[in-house]
Amino acid sequence: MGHKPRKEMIAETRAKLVAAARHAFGTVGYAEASMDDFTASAGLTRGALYHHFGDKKGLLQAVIAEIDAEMLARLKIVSARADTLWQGFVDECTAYIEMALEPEIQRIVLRDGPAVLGDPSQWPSQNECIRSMSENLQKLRDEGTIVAVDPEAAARLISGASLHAAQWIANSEDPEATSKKAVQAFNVLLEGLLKQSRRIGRPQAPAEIDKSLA
Amino acid sequence: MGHKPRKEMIAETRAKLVAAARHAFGTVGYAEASMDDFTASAGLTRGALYHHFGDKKGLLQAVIAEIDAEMLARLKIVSARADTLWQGFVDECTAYIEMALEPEIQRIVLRDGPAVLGDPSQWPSQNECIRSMSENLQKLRDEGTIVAVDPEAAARLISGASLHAAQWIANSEDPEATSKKAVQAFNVLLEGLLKQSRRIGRPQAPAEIDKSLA
DNA sequence: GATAATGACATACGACGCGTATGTCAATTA
DNA sequence: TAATTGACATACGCGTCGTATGTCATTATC
Repeated sequence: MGHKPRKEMIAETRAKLVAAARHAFGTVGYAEASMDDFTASAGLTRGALYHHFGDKKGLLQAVIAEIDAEMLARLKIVSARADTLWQGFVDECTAYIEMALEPEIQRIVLRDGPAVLGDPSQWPSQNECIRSMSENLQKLRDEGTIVAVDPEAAARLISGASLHAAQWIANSEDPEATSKKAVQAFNVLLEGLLKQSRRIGRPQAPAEIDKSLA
Repeated sequence: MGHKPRKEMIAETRAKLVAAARHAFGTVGYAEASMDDFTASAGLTRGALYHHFGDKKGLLQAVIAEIDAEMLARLKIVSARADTLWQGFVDECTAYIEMALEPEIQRIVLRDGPAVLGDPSQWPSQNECIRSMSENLQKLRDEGTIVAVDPEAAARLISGASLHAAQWIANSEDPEATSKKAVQAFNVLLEGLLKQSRRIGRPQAPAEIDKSLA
């Protein structure tokens, strides 16, 4: 007993720094988060931070990577348990919007991240979520459910629409009503992807999507 | 002759500050732009800045308001010269993407702005562009071209998709090829808005949209 | 098993940038 | 012409970042 192995101590230090930074970035924002303050809250100093992450931006990258990994895991679960590919895709989009409603994700990933690290489409992590959606769209195209469209392009457009919808919803006066309107409009746009034959007379299921957003 | 009237001098000072800040924000970014530096480049000091704009954020607001006014003016011109409402709407979307390709707009309006001033959907200025799109969608709904959908919701989703598409295009290795893919996918999604009767067998015109993006 | 070397942190220092408080001077107003 | 307003400059203090340096434990070497 007694002391833990070295590797674990180091990993623990890293984790504590990431956790403290994540909390600070998520609440007061990246620019207002004092490195002295949140490293102290983790029982450390900036020395540890610079040793492990190089600088403040490096730490933000680590925080975002952690959040992104969590998002990807959640998306995979959602799409995996759907009955059809199309339903899985729609569910994944819905989950995407739901996640973007969380203040921590909005602040760190959607606002401060792009400002500090540049365009998110260049991040390795964010591309994971996009790639997940792209793969689903590719399969949907292969099975003939949707029209011939570039999967990555569609995925990026849809994720862009989702993210903006989420920010609109989260900051609106009546989030629930806004959510209904956004989801309905979102479904209308997604219908554009479906082939004519499938689209005509096909009952959409906005109610089901809606309840998961409430 | 001789000295200009007082009001003009003051307006000129404000304009010089906004112009200098706009250049600094657009090139090195908001956080890296030193107030001492870019006020000096305008032949002034921070004293003038604090007098007119209160603080650095206030100046960013002024810069964004200026850019947004320009964007709105450009959008109005585009939508006004179209033959049909639907064509005007599509053209406006295209113009939106084109503007979002400009580095200055990407940096100031799309990245630093949200990080410093919060969610853009809360800005008075950004809402002008959205409102312009919303009005067009409202008219399209009234004349029966598109399905029953909340105009503002659709406008926000579409603008979100446009903005992300633009960032994706601007930062891609082959912007031209990426642009083609994005525009094609964008048209597919917009088709979702059209009523079935109009959608079936209706020749789309991606070529025309495409050339304006090249 | 003693010594050297590596690495994980803490401490100390310098520089910069922001905001405010204060000062100055011209232009209006009475 | 005297008083007042307002546009701007100057001066100061404070916080924050990055780096350079120091310390101590762990690991490697013989």
